[in-house]
Amino acid sequence: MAYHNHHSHADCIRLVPIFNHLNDEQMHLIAQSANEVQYVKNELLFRFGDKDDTLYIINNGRVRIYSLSESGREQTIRILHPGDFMGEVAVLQTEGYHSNYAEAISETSICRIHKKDLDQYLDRYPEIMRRILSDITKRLQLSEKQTVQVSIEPVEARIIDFLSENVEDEKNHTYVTLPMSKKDLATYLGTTPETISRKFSSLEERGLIKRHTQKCIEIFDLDELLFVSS
Amino acid sequence: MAYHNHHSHADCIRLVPIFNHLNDEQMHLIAQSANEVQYVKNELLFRFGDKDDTLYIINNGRVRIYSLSESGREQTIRILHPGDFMGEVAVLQTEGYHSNYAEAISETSICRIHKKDLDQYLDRYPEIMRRILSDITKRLQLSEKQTVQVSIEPVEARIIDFLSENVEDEKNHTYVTLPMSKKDLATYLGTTPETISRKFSSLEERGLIKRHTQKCIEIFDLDELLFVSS
DNA sequence: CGCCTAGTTGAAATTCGTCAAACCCTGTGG
DNA sequence: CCACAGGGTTTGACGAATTTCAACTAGGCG
Repeated sequence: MAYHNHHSHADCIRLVPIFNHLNDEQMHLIAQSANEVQYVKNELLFRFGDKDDTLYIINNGRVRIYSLSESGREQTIRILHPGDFMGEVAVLQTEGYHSNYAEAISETSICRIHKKDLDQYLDRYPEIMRRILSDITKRLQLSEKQTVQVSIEPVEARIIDFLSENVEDEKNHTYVTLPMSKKDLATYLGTTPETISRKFSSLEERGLIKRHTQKCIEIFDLDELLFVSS
Repeated sequence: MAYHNHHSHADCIRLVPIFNHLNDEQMHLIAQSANEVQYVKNELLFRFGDKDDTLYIINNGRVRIYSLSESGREQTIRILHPGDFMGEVAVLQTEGYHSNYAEAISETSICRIHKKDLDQYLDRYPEIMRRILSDITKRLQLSEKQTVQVSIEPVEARIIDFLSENVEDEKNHTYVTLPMSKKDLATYLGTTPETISRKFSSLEERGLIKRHTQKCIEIFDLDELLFVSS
């Protein structure tokens, strides 16, 4: 169960790009009106249709935003990391309702700020609004890209694209550490675990990748992989 | 070819929700720094990768924003109508590049405002930024919805959903006037013209709709239609 | 009136999801 | 330390939905 902590949250505020340009005094002021909440793994922060008027800031852990279709299939929309915020819909519109589900995918601590408090800060420090706007604009771009991918790229190209965005290099080996289970990856890429699994097998058979463990995949030739996908 | 008109554009500014809360004098000031450009049907306003630092406001006509996949397939992202704006990516980030294509789908006149001018107005009238933020937030919601639909709802459900969002009522007849060609509708719904055509035929055979002209479709029972799609 | 593009229809091919079974990894409790 | 349970993962077989290719038709504009 979520538990509330009413101690100092300056860390939380200091962490967030939308606030971290403020000076200590200003941040302290904002921290006053934030309250911290803890969630355990798999706990829901809110669900579709919930009425809410708070801004959520991730302090620690990770949160998954997803949506459900009529038929019950999930589409993961994004994963939030420490410093990210959400709930802007609720905050910017009077009478805001959540349009998605949010779930903690690990032990997570977040800060909540109520609309009425945030509104004051927005008036007093216009830079905050500028930064929120900048963040949301970036997300809009990402979301539009995701739409295009899910709609017109075949699954294999989506997987390759995802891999290429998560490569890490280590002493002439290129590999990817999957940041989530294949089950969740499937809902993120708009497909099913089975299809993900099959595509990985196919890529491995063709000598393009090698699966070391469930989460760690070696890529033999990234350029060739990207070439294959187009 | 686009031609420039340097006369008064107060109309243009007055039209736009992000500015229309200002008084006459303020709007006049902004209109000073806007310049009007005309485009003919099918003319490109900008393309992916173009560097740009202007905000575009639709004065008249319609503009289609779309994206191209590796394989050359198009995905229509949205259609802009008079009063809508675009180019926020360019305006909010220094060094902004367009991430999509924009095409006039009818004779279109737009107003352009340069970043350096807009920035002044944003500082002077914070309400403008609030409204831009509100608009972009709504678009983000729509974009996320589009992602989910395209990825997990079958084509028929997407079509029905689209129809239901575009119904007009007129003396106990419910009908829809398609705001774009079926070709473009197909790229909007993430499918092909052939599939769109087949689904419409199927819906007509089942007595749910009737095609009067290419653009005008009568809906016999909206509730039943929505029921069928779930 | 005729051309050109958009739209329609059919048949074949393909991708992908579903269902089912087997496997494997991890953590738990004996 | 091992056995077991349970979820995630893999693989196969199958079928449904959709795309592709091709041919044909219809509507709009010169």
